[in-house]
Amino acid sequence: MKLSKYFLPTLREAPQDADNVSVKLMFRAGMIRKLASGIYEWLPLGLRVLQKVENIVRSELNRVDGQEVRLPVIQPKELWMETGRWQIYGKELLRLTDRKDSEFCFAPTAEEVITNMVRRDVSSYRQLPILLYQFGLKFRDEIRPRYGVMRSREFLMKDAYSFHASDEDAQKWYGILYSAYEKIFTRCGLTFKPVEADSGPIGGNHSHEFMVIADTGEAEIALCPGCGYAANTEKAEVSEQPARQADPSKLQPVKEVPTPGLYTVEDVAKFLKMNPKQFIKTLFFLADGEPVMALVRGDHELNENKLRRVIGAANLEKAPQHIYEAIAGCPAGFAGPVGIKERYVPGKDTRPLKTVIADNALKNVFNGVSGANKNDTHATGINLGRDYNPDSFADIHVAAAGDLCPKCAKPFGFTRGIEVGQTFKLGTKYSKSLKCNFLDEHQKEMPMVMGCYGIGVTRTVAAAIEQGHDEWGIIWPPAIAPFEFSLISIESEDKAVAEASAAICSAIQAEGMEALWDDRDERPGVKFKDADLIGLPWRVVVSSKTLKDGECEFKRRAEKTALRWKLDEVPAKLKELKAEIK
RNA sequence: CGGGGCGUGGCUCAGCUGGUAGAGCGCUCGCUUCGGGUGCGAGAGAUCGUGGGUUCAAAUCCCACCGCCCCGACCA
Repeated sequence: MKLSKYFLPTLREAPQDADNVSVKLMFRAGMIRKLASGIYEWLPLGLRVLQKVENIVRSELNRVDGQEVRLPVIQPKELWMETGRWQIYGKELLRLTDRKDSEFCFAPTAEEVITNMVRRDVSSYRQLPILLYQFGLKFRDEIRPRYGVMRSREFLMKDAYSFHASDEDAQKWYGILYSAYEKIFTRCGLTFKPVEADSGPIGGNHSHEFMVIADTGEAEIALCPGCGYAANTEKAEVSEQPARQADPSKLQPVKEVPTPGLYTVEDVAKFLKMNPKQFIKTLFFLADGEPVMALVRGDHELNENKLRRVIGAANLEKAPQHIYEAIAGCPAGFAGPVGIKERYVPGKDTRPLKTVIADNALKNVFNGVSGANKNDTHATGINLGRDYNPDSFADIHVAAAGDLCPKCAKPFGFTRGIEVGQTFKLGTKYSKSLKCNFLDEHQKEMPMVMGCYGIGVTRTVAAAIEQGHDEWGIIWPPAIAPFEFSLISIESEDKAVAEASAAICSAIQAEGMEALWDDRDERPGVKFKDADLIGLPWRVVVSSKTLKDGECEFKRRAEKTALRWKLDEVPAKLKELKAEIK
């Protein structure tokens, strides 16, 4: 491809609203442009990368007998009503109305549609298992889109769904897809880690996220250096710390202290000159409408997923301010566990506390600090057993520094990652609600067992850049680079240079690879800067300077030094490079 | 939804104590230069986010709306 005719508008400076490295580089390298908040255009260079990733995904899924389909992006409300997600999904689901006032949504995912398709035309165990997948635009109306195409509203996702006659078969296929995912991301040249993930309120019972390791990732991963356990901190279980015995002589009495206007743990800790680990954080939730109190250590963050699971609630939301007032008799920042159940006044606009659940870590907090259930007041010297008694203890905090691995009790290490794929074992959640049944060999009607597997294709591209760049620009892994070569002609109007360049370009094509040939009438500096920015893996420079020795110059994007190639050994060198792409 | 910030050529930004719009980059043309964003000259390109108001006069002051960004809440 001749650069002089290629639609590749590079920029010296990134737009002001580009908020992380990969978007800045994608803008500057002419891969994407923004049309609206969270909505992007993909220019030719960007699309080529997207297609490279797509092809790798496609080939690995086809290898495990996946069959590609294409599903509608506009989906009727009725199907979403059948699974109940029309109500559950909330504002993230973009809803549309047609001229006849029929309601639709723009697909955020496709479980409903695919399950509907399968239930219509698959009815026998003889037709199972089946693995269907598609590449499709998805739209999720994120509250706050950010980081360019890493968290956009419209994005390209590969979604795959498998249907099975038995749970064992679904489990076996989960493993097959898991391995396929490992191959896919390995082939893309990414450093990644599959981690255990929470399947969320509408997911199934088993899930992994594939994380591209990057400091800028939004997800935090807990890793055990001992046994290799790895999980999203939102999912990671923690072992209980060994219990310590309180020294009875050191136990203080409960004492109230005024803390006017200070309601965060951080502020109160600073004010009282105490460690946040001494604090008992008090939070109220509504679990299916019933008020619930959760206690975690001051330096810990409550994990709503864990809490929901412990309570066994379908729906869990933070309690509004008036619930705090009604139960604790004070604003949110001053509620505490001491005597909390006795404070409830019947007739207020809420029911009494259903249960009080404390995090395991609180067993080792002595002389704790918490709200005194009185405005502008905290209490110190709070001790478990003597001053408060939770109904139960559980692991309900987000795994953090100092926590121990659930498998081998070694302290966790932490790293950050970008979630580029997720696998779910769905079970029969959707097949039951959508009545996607089959007849087994005993003529018994059974719901199919399902799995679903997603890859954020657009996000994978951004993640690759996040992982591969330097101060000058992108450094593509060869397998997903938009072109393999930057071919730079210095003084492209020079006849000998033009001819030699054309010959090398053909030689590259002859190997089934492609070059982006910078034939523009530009100064060398401009061409080198653009080449570094675009970041193709290999660069060949043709100039009269080297041509007079019968040579051209070769340089890898990731390396500093350039080599000389004899013109007649170019085809052989290209063959060697081609072998590297695998 | 709460708090903060910003909307001026394609991009980055100046002008904002009111007087009818500027720079750099990019683009076009000419010359120059040719191994790390050459130099010079000439040019094209802007309803100053939208609507209303104040005023002889509004990019500039006031009001409303829209859009965008950041922090948080939210979400899996």
